[in-house]
Amino acid sequence: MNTYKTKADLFHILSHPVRLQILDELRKRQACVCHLQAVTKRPQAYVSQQLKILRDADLVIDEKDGQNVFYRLTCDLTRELLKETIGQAGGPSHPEGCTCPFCSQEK
Amino acid sequence: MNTYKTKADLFHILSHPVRLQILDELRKRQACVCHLQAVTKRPQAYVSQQLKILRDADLVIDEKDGQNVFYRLTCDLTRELLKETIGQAGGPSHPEGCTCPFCSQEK
DNA sequence: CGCTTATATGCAAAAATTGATATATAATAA
DNA sequence: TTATTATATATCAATTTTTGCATATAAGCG
Repeated sequence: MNTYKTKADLFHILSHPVRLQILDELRKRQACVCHLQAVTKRPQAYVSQQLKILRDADLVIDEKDGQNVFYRLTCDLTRELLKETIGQAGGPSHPEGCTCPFCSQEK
Repeated sequence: MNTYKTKADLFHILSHPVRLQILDELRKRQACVCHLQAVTKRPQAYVSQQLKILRDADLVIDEKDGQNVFYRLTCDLTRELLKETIGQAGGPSHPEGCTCPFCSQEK
């Protein structure tokens, strides 16, 4: 179905600062939960909750690798909407205190 | 300011089926409240309240003409976002039972 | 076990929705 | 002209529903 409700639901997912920040970060590259924790400076449970919402809406997909779970964007529409509102995606970030594979390796 | 909060607030305005429908209709051409009432099939007070929200967010602007108040879109970003999600704007609609100037004249 | 991630529960705050009422303009009768 | 009625729109108040976020706990992997 392609109702206004459906479209509104998508916008609803995006209408949250932390979810938006998470999506913006994932737009740069995939990331594990602890990385997103460091980026958003929020408790782990909180980040996981938001990720569940994004997962349920099929905006992100998760893939387990050892003890880490990596998330990435699934949908091009999301990228377009982020581009329209936030602008071009930035480069990978290395937030203070993140010990994820990417951050340890590249810093 | 250009924080995630600011962007999220915009998405929040859009995250509502009736507001979305109103914006989609205004994208075709300006419209008075009674027209939007007929299009959305909602009580007048309800439509007015949604219009107030859209006004406060500077997404629409109102102009009084006699007893009618005409609303139109103000913002190009809104048009872009609607286009990305809903697609191209359709032609003017003439909902059943609307007695607004446009609908009376053209039908 | 320690580390990372996911889920469950609770509650205050905010938002959606509905109903009643107020205001302003126009049309019409006296 | 004034008084009255109808129409269009806005605002207020009350209620229900949803969200945001914290705390506690569970589950899976090395």
